[in-house]
Amino acid sequence: MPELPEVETIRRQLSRELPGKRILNVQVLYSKAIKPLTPSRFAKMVKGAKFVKISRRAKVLRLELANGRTMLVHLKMTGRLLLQKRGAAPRKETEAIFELSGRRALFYDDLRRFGWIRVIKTAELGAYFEKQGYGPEPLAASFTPKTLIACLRAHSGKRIKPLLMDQTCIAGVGNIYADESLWDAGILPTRRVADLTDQEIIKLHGAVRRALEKAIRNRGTSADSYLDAFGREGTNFPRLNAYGQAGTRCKRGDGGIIKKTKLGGRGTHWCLKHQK
DNA sequence: ATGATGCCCTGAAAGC
DNA sequence: TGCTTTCAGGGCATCA
Repeated sequence: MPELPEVETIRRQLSRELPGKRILNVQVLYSKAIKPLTPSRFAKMVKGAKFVKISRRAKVLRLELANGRTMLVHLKMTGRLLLQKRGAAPRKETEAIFELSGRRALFYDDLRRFGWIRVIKTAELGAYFEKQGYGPEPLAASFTPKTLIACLRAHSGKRIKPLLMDQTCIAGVGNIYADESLWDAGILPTRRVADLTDQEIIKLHGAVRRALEKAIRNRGTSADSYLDAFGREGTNFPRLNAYGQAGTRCKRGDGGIIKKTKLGGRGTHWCLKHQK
């Protein structure tokens, strides 16, 4: 599932490929993906425009166009943005095709159809993200241990893992990297924030960053269906320590077994030995 | 306000 | 074998 590292990987790839390219034509094959716009209104807003800049906030990709509009894309669970040859055939899960100047097309695929594309005026971007209330970007220099302590302490009654996934606390962390960060920091996912010491939160701060940076270096985790913009799997999955490791021996070599249960409706993995 | 649950979706895997 | 059920889950709506 595309979380910060996967979306960031796609952003970096599209940043090298899209700016300067023009959208020659748009086909919408699944109109729910662009709600509340209709396919014809959507096409009218983006057709003929050039890409200017590709950026990311939380798990949302921002494709800025030269016509004063920006496409926002959320890939949710199974969304993909794929650079294809122009004229390539749509698949069953293809929801939109952007034919580009040059030889390529940008495909938006989404097997489970949870993701979406929205078009907003670039001038309204700030207000939009303000309203979403996203927390700090965990890889930004301004995200310090102090920032994390303050944001966690504001929700002291909550369990740490669901809070890590709360986008208003830290932006971009999802299920995989929440489990990975807690494994690294040696903290049980069920711990109440009020019970965490400042030292533990400082440790967690480093762990979150390490987990995300490592995944970006590996071009993301292909646990389910994630592919990068060139249709390649990321190489981070075999390097995970907790997520998807149920029943295996802890890679820390402490003799612990990775256990799996549900927490807040999400599959949650942790080491019985070293996470406390 | 907060926490729990349901919903959107599809295909793979498990269960019977 | 073949049908049914469960599971994967981000983010939002709904309800206690």
